[in-house]
Amino acid sequence: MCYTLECTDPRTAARAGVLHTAHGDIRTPIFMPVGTVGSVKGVHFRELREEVQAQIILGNTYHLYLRPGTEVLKAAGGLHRFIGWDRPILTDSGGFQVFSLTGIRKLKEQGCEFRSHIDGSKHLFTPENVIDTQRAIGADIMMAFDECPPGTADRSYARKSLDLTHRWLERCWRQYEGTESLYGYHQSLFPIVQGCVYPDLRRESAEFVSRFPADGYAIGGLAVGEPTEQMYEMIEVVNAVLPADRPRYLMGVGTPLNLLEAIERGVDMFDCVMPTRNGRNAMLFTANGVMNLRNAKWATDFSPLEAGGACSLDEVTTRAYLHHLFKAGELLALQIASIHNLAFYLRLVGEARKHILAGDFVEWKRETAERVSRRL
RNA sequence: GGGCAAAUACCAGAGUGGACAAAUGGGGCAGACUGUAAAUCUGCUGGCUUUCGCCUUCGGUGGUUCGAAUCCAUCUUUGCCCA
Repeated sequence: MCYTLECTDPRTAARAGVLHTAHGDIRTPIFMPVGTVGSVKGVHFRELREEVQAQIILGNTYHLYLRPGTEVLKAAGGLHRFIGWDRPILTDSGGFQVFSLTGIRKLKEQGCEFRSHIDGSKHLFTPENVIDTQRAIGADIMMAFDECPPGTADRSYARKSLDLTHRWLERCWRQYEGTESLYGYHQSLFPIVQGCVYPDLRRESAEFVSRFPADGYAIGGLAVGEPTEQMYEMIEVVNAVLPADRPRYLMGVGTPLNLLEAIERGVDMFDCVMPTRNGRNAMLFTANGVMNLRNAKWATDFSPLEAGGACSLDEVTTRAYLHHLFKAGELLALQIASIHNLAFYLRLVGEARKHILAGDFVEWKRETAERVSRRL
């Protein structure tokens, strides 16, 4: 895998580039829809390609390991073939589950012991077997196994956690180098920067991970409860250190505004459940702000979902109709909202890219950031 | 014509002398959601008040009682049964 940095905005740290993978090119900045269990909830792959125009999607090691399991994935010839998606796939390592499954997991030096949220059975994730599982999945981009501490972690915990994440990274990397792809194409491994909200820890972590000759680097442990301004500050600190000729992936972020602010600070890749999860909960993102389609005020609004929106559904679906579908509990509501939101996110990063290349990113971003954060 | 049962908030439906402005569902109105244990979760849902509290409610009317959604009488309506 290689990355072509096409352009850096002269007035900000924003960049545009192309990431070349075995399953095709990814034009950055990019947003990656989350498909945890091998499915972007509510969105068929056809729509993901044609309406959303997704260039890469996510899977999750923890979830895919539990179900369908590595044996099925291997027998299928990897996740791409199993699900019928021939564009790139990135898998999260299960590091986020170390954070989100607090209560049914136990953290040790060796790894993390989980209780399955499905049947309560015990499983041990280690840096080594997490790489093995991602080999079985066949992800184009594999993620290192990390601990993602909550945004409220104090300094001494952050220190301890960071050291563990770094030790785990060394083990991940060793396993990565000692194994090969099962399906005959290159897989990358992205290390993850941690360090909570402490600039010196973040800097140290960025320096540490940069020593690994990776195809790209991730920034983790943000948008987990810390103030947004601190998140932006951490991104700046980290991106000042990370190699400029490699893509930077801000994990799990975020709102449309978060994306714009992070792009301005030199982030190239994003993923977030927000467009799909919030979409299923009736929240629609549009160029002019967010709407809660469950609200009574849309009941007789027969205007299109979003005039000039990013997907074909936007013109033919009225707000009143989508409101009705949500009130009626129809599955179609979840599908339309998810497709709309994802298409909006993909267009947002696509526009950012266009304006970075055109040289007017600053002006475009200023105007877009204001409009996108409104509440309709 | 006779007998029996029932009428509770937007709907359904608990409650059968004080802890009842009244359980629980549903519906309605809002809010939350950031590497998905999430088609989930939270709050409100008689009126006034920021809270305390006050006021008006359990088919209608009239009683019993210190006190009634709860007991009595009667009327109205509905359902079932017998003619």
